[in-house]
Amino acid sequence: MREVAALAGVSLKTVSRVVNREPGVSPDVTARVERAVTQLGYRHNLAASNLRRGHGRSAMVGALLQDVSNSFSASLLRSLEDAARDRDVAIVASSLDEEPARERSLVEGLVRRRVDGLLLMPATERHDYLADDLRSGLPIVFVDRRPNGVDTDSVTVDNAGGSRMAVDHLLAHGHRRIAFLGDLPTIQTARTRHEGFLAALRDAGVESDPAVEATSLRSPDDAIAALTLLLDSANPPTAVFAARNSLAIGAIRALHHRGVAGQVALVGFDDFPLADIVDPPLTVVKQNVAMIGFEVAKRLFARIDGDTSAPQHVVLTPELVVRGSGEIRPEQ
Amino acid sequence: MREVAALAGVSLKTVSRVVNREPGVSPDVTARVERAVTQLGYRHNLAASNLRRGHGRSAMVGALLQDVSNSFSASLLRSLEDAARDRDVAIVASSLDEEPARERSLVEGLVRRRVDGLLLMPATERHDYLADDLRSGLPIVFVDRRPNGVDTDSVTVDNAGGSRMAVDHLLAHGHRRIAFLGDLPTIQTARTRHEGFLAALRDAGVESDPAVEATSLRSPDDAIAALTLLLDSANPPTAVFAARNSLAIGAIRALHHRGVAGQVALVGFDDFPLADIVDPPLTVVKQNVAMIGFEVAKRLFARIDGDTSAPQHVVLTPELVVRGSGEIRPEQ
DNA sequence: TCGTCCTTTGACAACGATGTCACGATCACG
DNA sequence: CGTGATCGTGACATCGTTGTCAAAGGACGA
Repeated sequence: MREVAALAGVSLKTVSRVVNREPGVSPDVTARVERAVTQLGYRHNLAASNLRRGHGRSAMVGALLQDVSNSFSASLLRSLEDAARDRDVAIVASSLDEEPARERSLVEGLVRRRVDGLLLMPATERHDYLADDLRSGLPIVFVDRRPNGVDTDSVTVDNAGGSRMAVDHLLAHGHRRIAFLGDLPTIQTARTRHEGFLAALRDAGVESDPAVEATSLRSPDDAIAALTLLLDSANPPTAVFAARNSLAIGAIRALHHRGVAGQVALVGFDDFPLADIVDPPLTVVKQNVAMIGFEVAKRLFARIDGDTSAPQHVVLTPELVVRGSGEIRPEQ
Repeated sequence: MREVAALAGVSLKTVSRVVNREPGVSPDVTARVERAVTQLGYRHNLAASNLRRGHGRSAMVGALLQDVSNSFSASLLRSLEDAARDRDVAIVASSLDEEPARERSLVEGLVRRRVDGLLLMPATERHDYLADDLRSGLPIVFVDRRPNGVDTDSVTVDNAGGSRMAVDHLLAHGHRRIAFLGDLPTIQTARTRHEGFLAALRDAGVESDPAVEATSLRSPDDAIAALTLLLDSANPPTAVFAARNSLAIGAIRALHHRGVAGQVALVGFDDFPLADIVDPPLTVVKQNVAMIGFEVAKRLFARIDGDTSAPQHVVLTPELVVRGSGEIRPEQ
């Protein structure tokens, strides 16, 4: 900038004015400065500008997701991006992979970078460690999981209710022995879905059997292994509830491997792009990701714009999408 | 920081030393400063630090992808992230949606933010506009598409060769009337795949027919519409080559709608997570996304670390994955 | 006792930019 | 022609840090 000023024969401040399109600079000076800018290839430095100007504003928001390469996280990221675009806010995205330590260090990194806000799909169980940052005014919106130990905005779906829908659907089709495939019980969402599963059975007067419940499944392969074991057991389930999309995918594979794809009912939690053309088409409890993303972005930017009302907890209701796999009846 | 210094009764510089773990500070002073830091909730400001220190380094890299919510882009992003994590480099991610104007403005934004490097899956046709930034030392690695008008690193797959594999495979199974579904011809990748398709037919002495070639398809729905039209025509194709994964998905849907899912052969370009359990399982030309991501990250960080050798153009060879849909023979 | 060296600490300028204010020139008006 | 308002421009301090250099104090040997 110094060089531009020298080349154009003006002061630093005048270059600043031209670069920021401030009014009150004569046309010929503006032209001279602009010529110097292009000639020298000068680029405005946003970091320095923000340092001087805003009190800590960086025009960036952080997005800490479970895994940016899974479709749920990626879609959320995309929704946030669409909302951020209009405001020229950049998004710093990272994956947590359910690792609490990583969440802590990434939050720390984003705070050091002075992001204007944070979208968090937490991997940690307790969130007290965020209290200082929240108190100092950093907007944080939780997504998919509720904050625990601090109070701040969240957007979640009714996971227990969703599980209930799935189970009720299977019960209505005559199933009494329903397998459960779930993720780590330390993950809030996974736990709630399991609880919903158990509650639905209990309310229907059906006895649950831990023998057909597999948890701590992290990947499709885990689900394949677990379900294969169940199918080969003496008293196999007639239906399966897979409480996460990647587990449903594993379940589909396992059913195919065992050649019972059309005979054992399957309902998944969380839709995914091709669920309608797998064989048989997968019945799922669907979370409206676009809606979640929209709500998250709305809350986050409202806070950034100074909304200081009490924290809101938006809970969206999932929806059962009937496609075929969940309507298979048990063999007589 | 000023407040911390005051509370601890030391100078600014000493606080700086403690915060940066510089040697030569006595233990009791260190302790006093650290107490003040936690007491005041002081957070180190990376932007200011980088401003003073590095000559423009920001510990961020930009990733401009086609669409962070599609599986190809998302996986690339994830690979980059894994490489960046060790170095405490943050990733600023954005989607271009094949809009040249957006590419330009986002690049501008990232340059203003002084990112240390750029991963670019370009939406523009010519890239001369990057010359200034490249000359001034900004590392840019192109992915999926080659730079045009400037010379800088790139990692691509052999798209023409991939198309050829697909077509040869279909020809070998007896097909002579093969439909082509492709994206906008303005997209380099899409164009090259189409050229590979035509070349493979020509080399086999099979006459191509523009009547069964549909381009400028942007979405699965476009592919459904186009393929449905072809299937309903007087002389329908016996096989389909869908030159992008979302178009293959549309094709599968169209084949199902028309009830010919097991009768018309289909090969897709680019694998996706569930291609093995759709009905029939989809034969694809697969790009090894993890490998692409790995190569991109390697190039980018090598440049950031000062590698000034001549630009490299890594071309990876795709691979035909046979699953069933591509091995259907034409009806007699 | 004095000079020297080492350790620990602080004063100051600078990174790249902008808000504040003041200055000189121009202009309209009575 | 003097006065005050208006316009265009620049000097300077400052945002939050850190590199440089020097100073204070103690340890040690001669």
